[in-house]
Amino acid sequence: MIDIQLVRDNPERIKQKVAEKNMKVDIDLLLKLDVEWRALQQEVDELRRKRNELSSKLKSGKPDQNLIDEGKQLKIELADREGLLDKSKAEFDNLLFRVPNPHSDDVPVGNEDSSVEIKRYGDCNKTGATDHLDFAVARGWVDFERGAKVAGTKFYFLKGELALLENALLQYGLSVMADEGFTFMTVPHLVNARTATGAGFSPRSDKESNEYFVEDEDLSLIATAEMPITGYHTDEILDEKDLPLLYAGYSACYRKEAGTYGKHTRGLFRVHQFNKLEMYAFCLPENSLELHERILGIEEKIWQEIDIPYHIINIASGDLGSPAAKKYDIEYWSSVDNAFRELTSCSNCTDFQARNVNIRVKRADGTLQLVHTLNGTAISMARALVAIIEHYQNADGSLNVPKVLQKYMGGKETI
RNA sequence: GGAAGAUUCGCCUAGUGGUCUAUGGCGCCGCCUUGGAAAGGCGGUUUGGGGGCAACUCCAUCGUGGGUUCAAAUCCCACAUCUUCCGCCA
Repeated sequence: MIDIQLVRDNPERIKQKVAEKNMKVDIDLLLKLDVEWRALQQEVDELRRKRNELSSKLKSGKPDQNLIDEGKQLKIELADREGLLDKSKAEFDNLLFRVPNPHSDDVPVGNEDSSVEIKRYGDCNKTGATDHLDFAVARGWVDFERGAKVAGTKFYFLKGELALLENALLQYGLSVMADEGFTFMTVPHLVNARTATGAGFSPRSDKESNEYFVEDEDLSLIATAEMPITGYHTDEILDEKDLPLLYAGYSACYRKEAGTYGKHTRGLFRVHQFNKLEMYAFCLPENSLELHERILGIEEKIWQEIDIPYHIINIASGDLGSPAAKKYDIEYWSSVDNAFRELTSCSNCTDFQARNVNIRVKRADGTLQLVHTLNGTAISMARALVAIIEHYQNADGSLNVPKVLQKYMGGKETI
């Protein structure tokens, strides 16, 4: 969540930022509730002070019936005020939680089409490739029909060499992560509500949610390893000398993707379950801007080494999502769609997630500060396979193996 | 899923209704001592919120949430987590 102090100090700026993010939160109501709950808090504190005073009078000597009666009266009054306070504070908290992280000033303002291209790599004009699904089905590499039989639409089996190629991508990704100083981790695929909402994902009550929830349990299936890793250091005070903490989490990602039919949904591009190697960083506040660029640089290195043409876009405010202050996407050039398609995404969430899950760092001067958190896709397997099939296919139905993956495919140059 | 035990201020730990504004140790910080250090001595050291320029002060915080009571770390209830054992099982 956002620091309420920012809202108190400059409500007009926050209103504008919320509007620019295409979100609706009643900031005036938030400020009204802020005043209200704090006034109630003061009343409650004062009543509690009286109670403490009274009970210390009763500590010694024999019980005084007058004081006991006074205490009983105080207790009734306190219960009444505490009830009002709880209600007011809960209302305030709910509203505060809905305020998004204000985007950085260098984020383009507007909707999706206002996102700004900041770089291109490779040949982004190529056309005429065979669709990845047709190509892969012809080779018996992917089976959506049987996926539907065992789970439902948009579930699939990967088979044979394509499944092995996914494994090769993971091995390659892990070697890059190791070179870059990231600690590899596997993660729980289910997280509790505090962790899910802490990372900025929908609460259970949200019917539009992209997450799957487990019935009768306080658990949701993760949509990304970002969720469990956000919660990894919950309620901890980190040591300044240990930062930045760099983690690479590998997990399956589960997404409902309801209502997205028709938007590049063919084949492996948008599915209910896929595997992803995700980078995640906890760092000092003053270092997050630089680290964001570094994470983007690692993503670029991966796609340059695999050699897929792409461009980088600075995502516009209206398409940012709640927790991100700034986000870069890498979109590869689809030689089937003749358009750019999202491949990776990296966000600077500043202190927004850290405030939710209470992760702080003890600074050299002894003060405590919230850390900043960042996340970025290293390799999202299903989409990576789509891009590789589009760019490495041969007319005879065979597929060249990208050079950096060959050593993880038993040295094969073609499959 | 069942049983027993546990959960206290970074870590370990004392604490069975008012003397807890929570004990002691370790660690950490400051000072004394020293040529310098170690040892030793003295003092400080949970976190969050409110008020105040400040000194300071008020409230909360002993896993979480309820309850009993004038008063709860302490008594009662529920839940969570951990440990051990049983069951099941890759």
